[in-house]
Amino acid sequence: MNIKEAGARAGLPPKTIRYYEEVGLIRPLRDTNGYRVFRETDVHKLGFLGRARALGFTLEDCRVLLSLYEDKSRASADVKDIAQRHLDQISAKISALQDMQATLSHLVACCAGDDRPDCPILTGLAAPE
Amino acid sequence: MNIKEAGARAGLPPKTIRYYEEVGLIRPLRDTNGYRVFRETDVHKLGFLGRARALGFTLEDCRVLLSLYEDKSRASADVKDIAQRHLDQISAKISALQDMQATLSHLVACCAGDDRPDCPILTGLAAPE
DNA sequence: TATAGGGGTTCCTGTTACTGGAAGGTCAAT
DNA sequence: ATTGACCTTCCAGTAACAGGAACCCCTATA
Repeated sequence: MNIKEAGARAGLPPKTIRYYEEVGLIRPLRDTNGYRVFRETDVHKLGFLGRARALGFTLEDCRVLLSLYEDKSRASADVKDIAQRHLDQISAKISALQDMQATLSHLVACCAGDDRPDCPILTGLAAPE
Repeated sequence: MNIKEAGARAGLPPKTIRYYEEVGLIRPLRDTNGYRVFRETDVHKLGFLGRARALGFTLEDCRVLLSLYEDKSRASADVKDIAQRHLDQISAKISALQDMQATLSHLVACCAGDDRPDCPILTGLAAPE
């Protein structure tokens, strides 16, 4: 099948698929006219990549996960390790965002939001505390 | 003062300060030798930018916030608007991350993490559900 | 058979907010 | 005079694509 159908079935835009090939994550065949030809296994890999990306893994993580997926003598510990590290990063990001949220929502709550210039948000940004 | 001291006082690396000048967020003076010269108001602005960035505002938001800060006839509603929109984005990001966290931590909890190949994480990535 | 459309291809640019590094000028102290 | 710590500009790289230009290919229809 061609790139558009492969994309539709894997839930990825053609641009992304071409990019994945460029960075060596997939290797679709080529037709005599130069068109990429996708097999079922290619679509399967694309789906794998799409789901891994949706979970926030970097493409480099995806590369390793994909190679582990195809390595039948893998140790699940290696997979778990990558996933756990990623979970840690997710937690860190959530915390950082929650800190921002707490600070900012406090400032916003204190702001009248009318046509006068006085604004605790700007005051808060102008000086700590 | 020179860029290093300005950076130390505002909590920003010199590289970042040069970048802020390049994109027009600040306009420090120049000494005859070509060195940037920072006044108190410049350091003040840099501090403002640093705190806005720490709250996750984009540089474009920072640009607008800074101009509002200097506009004594501003309406606080304009500031609040920007902040509220940013809060909404923060909430959306937190939700997305929490979804990832929920899915991934479930998979991780199901993975033995030993030297055997069987791995629910990979299985989960290979097929939805 | 000419053409229109809807594919496909490569290549280049732009995105965000910097960071690292090279090549070279400046300044204060020894 | 030299050393070392500053400073300068400019270029490349980062992540993961998206948009668009210029061009090729294939099929169906008038």
